[in-house]
Amino acid sequence: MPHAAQTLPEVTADAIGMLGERGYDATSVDDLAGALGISRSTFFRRFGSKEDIVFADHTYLLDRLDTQLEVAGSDPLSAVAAGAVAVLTYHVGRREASLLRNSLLHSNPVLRDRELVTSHRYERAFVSYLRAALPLPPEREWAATALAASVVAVHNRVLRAWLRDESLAAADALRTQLRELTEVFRPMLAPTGVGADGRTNAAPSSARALIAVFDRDMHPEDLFQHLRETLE
Amino acid sequence: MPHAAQTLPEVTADAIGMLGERGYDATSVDDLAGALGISRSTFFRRFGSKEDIVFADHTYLLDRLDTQLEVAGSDPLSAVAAGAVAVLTYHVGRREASLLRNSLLHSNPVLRDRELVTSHRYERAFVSYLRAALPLPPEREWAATALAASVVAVHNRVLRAWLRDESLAAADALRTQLRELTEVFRPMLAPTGVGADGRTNAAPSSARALIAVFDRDMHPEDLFQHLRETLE
DNA sequence: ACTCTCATGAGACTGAGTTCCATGTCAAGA
DNA sequence: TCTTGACATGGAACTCAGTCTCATGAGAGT
Repeated sequence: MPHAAQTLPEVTADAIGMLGERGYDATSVDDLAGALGISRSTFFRRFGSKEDIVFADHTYLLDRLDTQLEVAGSDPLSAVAAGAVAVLTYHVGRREASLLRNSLLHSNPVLRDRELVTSHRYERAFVSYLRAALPLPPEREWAATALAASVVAVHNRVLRAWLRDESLAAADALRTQLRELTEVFRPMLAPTGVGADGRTNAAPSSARALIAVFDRDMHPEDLFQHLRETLE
Repeated sequence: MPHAAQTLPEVTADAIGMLGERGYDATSVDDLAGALGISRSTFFRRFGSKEDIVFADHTYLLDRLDTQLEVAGSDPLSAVAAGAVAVLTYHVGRREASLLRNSLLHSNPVLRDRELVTSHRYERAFVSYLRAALPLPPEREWAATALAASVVAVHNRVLRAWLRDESLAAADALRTQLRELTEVFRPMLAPTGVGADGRTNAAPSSARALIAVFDRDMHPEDLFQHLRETLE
């Protein structure tokens, strides 16, 4: 049934549907190509591999994320959060297709693994953006890595929850969690200064009030040391 | 050259060496099996797949990590950090093999992807441990996910750095970074309370001094709102 | 009409992984 | 000693993804 003009998303949706119905392993590339009205050769030229057709829109999303980050505003941490929310919003706007792909993923370990690889690409996008946008001293660069990994993990968690329960206000939930998350990291990613746990991180110069929480059982001498470092 | 009795690590090291010398793709399973003195059938029965032989010790490490977490002490965050350090230490103790595997990974995208999948298994181990060990309210469970992802990402970063530069005191560096990281997350993973940025997270009951950093350009009304939430 | 380019199709080929069957080994039990 | 059964191995055929090469055919530009 070769349709004359189909957009790429439509084509991949058809293919994913077929893979879902008949099973991933039980559907050969010949079947897919036949159903799409193209030859085996053309299938590989177009989509690269059998797996790729399942993750076709991730490459689109990654491109979109890159450009979104490029034109982002002044606050890199907010930009990262906004990028993750945008990715989630894309999925939320296509529940049908997202569910289909999700059930496909759960039916096949190879695809699940591939999903992990894909989500790591987002992590890399965030890391390279953060490292470019934040002037971090070398001893703090790990925090950009950590934040990027956290953001992706939290995104994936919310996405999975929304796939299970449509009534979840996924974008809002993610926004909230990422706001908290980025604020937790902000002291580590600010130029210099001292933070909530007495560790050096936030820039006092940009503060109008300095407040920190110390554990009740912290040794006084440790506390003094932190204060000294903070106020010097 | 079938050696009579070799431990599994030795066998895999031989195989990895062969894959490294002749190239991963250029070495067929027949070659590997032949060099190992076993048949093709036995190769697949023993190792599962060609890839698996490269990542054989990861399954060992994951098992070790699980048991280490099971017997961990009182502070889950420290336990997670210690677990990650232990994994790193394993690699650091076998620089030869680690470098070999690393160069193999860099020669082949399929293996790199597989590495990502493997490291996600560590993430899952940490998450399930944290969720079991920490009594978290549902609206804070994302923080366990975020911490686990961060820990793994930071570990991998340090490991890569050490692979590039032997002189790096990798374990110490990781310990330091994870200490900072876990402390950053601690307020989010503590039972209740209010934190450094005026957001609700740390428990005031466990604080002897409350200090927080606010942006200079934060609207006063927002600041008051945070203080209200903090102090109520 | 000619040619250059490019997308497609067709078929052969490689190699991973699976499946099935035959064989050898070792140990328990007669 | 012979037998039986569990088990690890080897061997061979098979499936299928992915690659490569070559032929065809359809424009586009001259």
